[in-house]
Amino acid sequence: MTGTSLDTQEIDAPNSRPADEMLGEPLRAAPSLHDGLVAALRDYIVEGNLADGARIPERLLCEKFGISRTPLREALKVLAAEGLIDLLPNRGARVRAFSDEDLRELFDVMGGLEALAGRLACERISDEEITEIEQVHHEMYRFYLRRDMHGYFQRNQEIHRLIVEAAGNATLNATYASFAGRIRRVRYAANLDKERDRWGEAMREHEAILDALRRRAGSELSDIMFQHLRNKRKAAQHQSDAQTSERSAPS
Amino acid sequence: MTGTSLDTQEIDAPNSRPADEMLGEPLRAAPSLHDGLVAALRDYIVEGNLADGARIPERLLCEKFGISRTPLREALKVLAAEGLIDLLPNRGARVRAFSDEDLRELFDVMGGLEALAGRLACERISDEEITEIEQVHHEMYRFYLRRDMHGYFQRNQEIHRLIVEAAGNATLNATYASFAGRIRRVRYAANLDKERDRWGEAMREHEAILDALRRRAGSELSDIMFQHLRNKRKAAQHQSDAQTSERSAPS
DNA sequence: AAGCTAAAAAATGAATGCAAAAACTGCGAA
DNA sequence: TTCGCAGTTTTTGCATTCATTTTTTAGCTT
Repeated sequence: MTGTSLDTQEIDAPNSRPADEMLGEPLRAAPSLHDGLVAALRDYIVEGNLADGARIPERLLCEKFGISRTPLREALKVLAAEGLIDLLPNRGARVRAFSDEDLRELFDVMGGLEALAGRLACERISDEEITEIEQVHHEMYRFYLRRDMHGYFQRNQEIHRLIVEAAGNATLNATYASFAGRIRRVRYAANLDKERDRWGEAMREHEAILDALRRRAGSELSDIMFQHLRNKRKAAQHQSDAQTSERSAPS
Repeated sequence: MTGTSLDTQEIDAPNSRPADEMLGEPLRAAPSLHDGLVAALRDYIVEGNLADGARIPERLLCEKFGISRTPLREALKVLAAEGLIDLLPNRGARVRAFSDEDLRELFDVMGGLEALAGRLACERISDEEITEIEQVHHEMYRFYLRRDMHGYFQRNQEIHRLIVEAAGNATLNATYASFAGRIRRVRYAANLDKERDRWGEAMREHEAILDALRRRAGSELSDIMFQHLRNKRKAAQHQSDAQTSERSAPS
């Protein structure tokens, strides 16, 4: 599977916003430069193509992406700043291995960001947006009844994304996306088939979220969102523990 | 003043943690590489040496820091990822100009992070840590009585920093620091001499913060912290407006 | 003189080259 | 066999170089 080399093509593609300055736009963030490479590399790592503490061979990636070392190194620096990889002086880049403590922290920060999103969303969300979220919620509920994990998770994510968007804060949105990216690598593995008990609980929590949102009870929603993430974390942790003990004691 | 060239010396200096891997440490974030350059550049920009939307001349900075373009460009990429500068394809880097909307967003995100910090702090803070914060609070109060703005602000910042630290979440801490850095450039200018009315209010809010902290009322403290930042934002905004109208109508 | 076009100059993005640092290899000693 | 060590190979970090793109400048037309 050398599909990655194709991605390189796509990198240059979205270069298409030349009229920005005409519009009085104060020329915001780089519309798109070869840092599309950053996105490509990020995906490459997030998708788990590289083992956890694995060394990242510049050479190999250069070939894979068809570029020279200079832009690749720039991308690595950015990814390191994002916390996705570790950069060791004279010793190259490694995929960052998240410890349990790191995950605990990440979940809490995500919880804090979602709590904020909920609070802000209550201040400005429109009835239409709420209706949209409710629809996705009902879709999710159907997947829940069918025990369709994949669909369920997808709607779940969607709801959280919609709430963050409803907050109407681009900075928050970007930050949230960044953290979500960091966790995704883990969540990939932790897509609990077991812990189905959590499902019902999560559904109830989501109903509480919708309720608070409808009432525009910002501070209350903030609490619920944080607790929701806390519970998510506990479930993930529980599952992680289970996996570990499975490995150490394979009957 | 060409003192900046001296900074280049200091950059390489703190390279002194070679025994890390011996200690079973999983080799965390780059202990220190020439990305000290990133820190130097960040400071250089934050301190306001470059005008707001000003173009950042690679050439000039290379000379200033005594390095070639390659490492400088790497640093610029990182700073762009942090949101401190804008990178425009083929058109170089510019100091990012924060719009009022950007500031509004930044303040809210800071508020969200501090709300989270307060919540987490309530879960784990020790009586000793609370005592420490109380002490700084009393110092701050003395500066308040003396109308010593500088001392007051310093303690104020210190208290917020202590609360974030008390949260015991390194990820949160790093994120908070990053955002604080982004705002610092603005706060530099917005060090309101006027708006003294805000002082008393802020003092009262800080007392409420301490009270909630003592009672370990996480959710409540979370609310207070967010509102505290909201009020701060409003004060800053008000002042910014005042300055603007002053400029446009200088009677 | 104002406006437009074209050439020159400068700056950017990326590739290559080179010195220094790490990792690896094979050999010999305990 | 295991450990240590010198020599080789690989990799990293940075400087330099090259091709484009942008910006500036000069000249020409109206």
